[in-house]
Amino acid sequence: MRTDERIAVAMAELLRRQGYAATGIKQVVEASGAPIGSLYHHFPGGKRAVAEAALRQSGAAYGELVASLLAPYGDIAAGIEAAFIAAADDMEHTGWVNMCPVGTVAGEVVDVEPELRTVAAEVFEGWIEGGAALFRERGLTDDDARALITAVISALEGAFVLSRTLRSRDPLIAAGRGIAAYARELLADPMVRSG
Amino acid sequence: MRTDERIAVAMAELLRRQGYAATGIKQVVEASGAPIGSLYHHFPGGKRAVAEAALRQSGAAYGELVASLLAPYGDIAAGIEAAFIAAADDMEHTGWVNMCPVGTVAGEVVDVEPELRTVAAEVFEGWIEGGAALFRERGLTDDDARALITAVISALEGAFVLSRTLRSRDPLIAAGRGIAAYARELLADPMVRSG
DNA sequence: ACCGTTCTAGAACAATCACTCTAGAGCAAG
DNA sequence: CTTGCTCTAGAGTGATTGTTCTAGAACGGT
Repeated sequence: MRTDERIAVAMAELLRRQGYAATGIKQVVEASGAPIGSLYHHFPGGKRAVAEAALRQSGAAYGELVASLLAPYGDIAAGIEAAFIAAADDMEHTGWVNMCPVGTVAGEVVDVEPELRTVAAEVFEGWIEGGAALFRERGLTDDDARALITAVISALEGAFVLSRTLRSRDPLIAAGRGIAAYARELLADPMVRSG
Repeated sequence: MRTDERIAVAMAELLRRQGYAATGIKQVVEASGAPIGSLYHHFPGGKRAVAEAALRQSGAAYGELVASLLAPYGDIAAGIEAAFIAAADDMEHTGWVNMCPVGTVAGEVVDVEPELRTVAAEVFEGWIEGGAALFRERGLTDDDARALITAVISALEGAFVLSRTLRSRDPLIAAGRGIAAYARELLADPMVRSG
């Protein structure tokens, strides 16, 4: 792995554990093994540039992960519920470390670091595009597909926070069941629902 | 308002905008008008103690707010959807400031400030107890009521993050519709659903 | 008037922050 | 070997952090 990649990976790991503001550049160089000089050589933009790279990198990785969890299921609802259960298993086994650095960082930097908000928004939009395409293939209209994947991501990010804080699988399980019900309703009868 | 309350309110306002680590004690004294000496007199535990008070205070306030949004509706699903729409309205009108400091802080302090995680967990559990009682009154079993309110809070917290980051009402609207569908499913036929 | 407690007030402190700077190692090209 | 460029290496810098400290103002009880 290249030095700049090692730095970005170390930053992503720290971001998902403790967020952006609490993560020191000294921690990043210690975790990555790279000296400070190398970090500022590869990332002249400093801490914010490293965080940007970390968000984009893990954003792409998680997009593929979620897609690979959903893809095997012919039934959208079953796929969604299984993905949330898989997330709950993973969090429990890793000692309740948040899976997603993007959500953690997005929550705290919106008003302080405008560039990072933009990057997080791009990552979220990428996930929505990818997920909507997947759901359209399963027969949903474009509007329904976008609404469903947006609800999936929202519920997933929120349930991450609750499950980690409560140290319990319950929020992820409940959120998964909830959005699975939404998927069933969208597939069953697109006309009856409200909105 | 007492001095310690003014300090806690100022802290809560800063927490929901920029999180715990990025909020300096100097910012709190400036925003509250209280001098540093007074802050440390009322909160010998320092920054963490101020954050604890802020989380408990706004936790109680938001618990009542959500309950007051849900209560007027005889139909649970309609109440949930209306609450998410109200949240979207509020966020848009306030310039996409996060409504909830608890979610923002919970995401970043879990591994760094154990005491704050505990406080956030107590707040979440309080919300779940209150919401579950409300849903039981509407005819849900205890298990279903707890699952539903847990899904509501998870989706709400996650949609806050997405809506704020994307500067769009869509995530809150989609999440509200999604969980409303879950409520309809629980009420319609408790036996058919998976899980 | 006096005392004790509570609270205000902000200067001062050590520690830590992101970052800069200079020096040199490594390597490919001529 | 020399040159030029990329990257490593970490000591050093000024600003900022959360916190402590001393001094005095405000106030109720006697």
